[in-house]
Amino acid sequence: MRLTDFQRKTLEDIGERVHPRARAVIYDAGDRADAVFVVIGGVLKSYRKLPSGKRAMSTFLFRHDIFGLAERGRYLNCVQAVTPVTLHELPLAELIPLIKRDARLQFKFLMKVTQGLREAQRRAILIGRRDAIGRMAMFLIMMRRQHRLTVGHDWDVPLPMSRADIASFLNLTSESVSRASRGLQQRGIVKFEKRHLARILDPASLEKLAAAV
Amino acid sequence: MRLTDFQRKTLEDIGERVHPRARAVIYDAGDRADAVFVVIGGVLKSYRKLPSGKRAMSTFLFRHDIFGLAERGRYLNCVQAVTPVTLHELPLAELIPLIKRDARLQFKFLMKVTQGLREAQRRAILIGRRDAIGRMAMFLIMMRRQHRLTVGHDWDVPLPMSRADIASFLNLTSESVSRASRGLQQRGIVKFEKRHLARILDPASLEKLAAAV
DNA sequence: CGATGCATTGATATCGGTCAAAGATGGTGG
DNA sequence: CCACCATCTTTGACCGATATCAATGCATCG
Repeated sequence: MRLTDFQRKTLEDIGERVHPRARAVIYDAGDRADAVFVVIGGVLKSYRKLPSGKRAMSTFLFRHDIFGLAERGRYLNCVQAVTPVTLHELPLAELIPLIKRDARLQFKFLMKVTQGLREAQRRAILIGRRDAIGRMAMFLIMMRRQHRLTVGHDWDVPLPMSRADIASFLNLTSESVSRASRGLQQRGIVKFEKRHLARILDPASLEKLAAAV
Repeated sequence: MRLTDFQRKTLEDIGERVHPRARAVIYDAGDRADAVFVVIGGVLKSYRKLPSGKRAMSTFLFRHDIFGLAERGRYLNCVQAVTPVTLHELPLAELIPLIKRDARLQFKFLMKVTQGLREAQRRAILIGRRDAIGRMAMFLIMMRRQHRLTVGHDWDVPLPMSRADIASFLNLTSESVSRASRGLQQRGIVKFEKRHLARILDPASLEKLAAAV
């Protein structure tokens, strides 16, 4: 599931690196979709604007994630940088012909999208939970896993996004996120060192809470 | 986004048609994944077994949907027929080499999986809603749309699945589904002719309820 | 014509949302 | 360097919607 050096080279040829700053909007729903993006570094959020004006978080995006899959030439979600990010921007005009020629390369994309699909299914289950604290536990585990993949250790987990973003992702209010965090901390499972840094003290209990669906 | 005749032929060559009866389990989570399926007719449900033993519906599957995407050679979900179904079973051992040769054909799969991803995102939003009646409205609209695609009209919408399945899909209890249904009927928006048949009397109101996120 | 599973209905409790306010935090400019 | 302001976060009180529990009603199939 890794790109070969040659594939990496090929993709770099048709794309360019971009470095949006934190809070930059990469694209907005309804924009003409003319590129797909690969996350090189940093964190982004993808959300949808609901008829009522509220925002429904779709997902957070991390290193190696791809985004920008469109419907009928238009983006459906909005994507915004949470931290400063580095992206690889692949213009569709070049990417599509390329993967229609190179089935091996396309296959990597197919795998990636499949992963994304599973991720979305998992999130649907997460959101389905009734208890705020369990959802928060799942989120922390997810973030820990993500962090471990990039950094290697997993005790100090950075949470670059705001509580409101977390709330949106978990389908809670930021008040509930706050209360759930407090709950976890009072039970000695997690210590919130700073706003954007959680230390997991009792991974076993955390897993147990997360699994208690 | 349609298969060419040639592509259809190619796929039919490597696969075979199967006809599981209602309630048949197509595969179970953890089974060795050795085929992908395309729905020719009928309705299926895909769900995941949670640690607690509860079942979390992933999605319903209709004509033209594909399923059986695996992770590390194992299926993650369970898939079960709701009605008698006709499936096209594509053994991975033949499908993978084929789409690694035929980029055009693979591209159809890529599009399909992308659609599935979007569908999962939409469902995540559906589930995030707080109001039972709105979720039920969204479900009915979804079923109506599905039915229109296959049959052409959309006033009498069949609901082949049980209330429990619907509840699971909407992340409600079957009691709440019942109450929401009654609510819709009392407002004159939908008439439940029989258990498995809904007549939509006031589509506009239904849309309005569904959109009121 | 039972009988079993599915669906409906009702009463109550629980948990998160909402509203309101106080408390941190971080960035800016004097 | 510090004070101040805007924004984000936490906390509390209360309310409402859905889950839960329990019982009845209804079909569908031997």
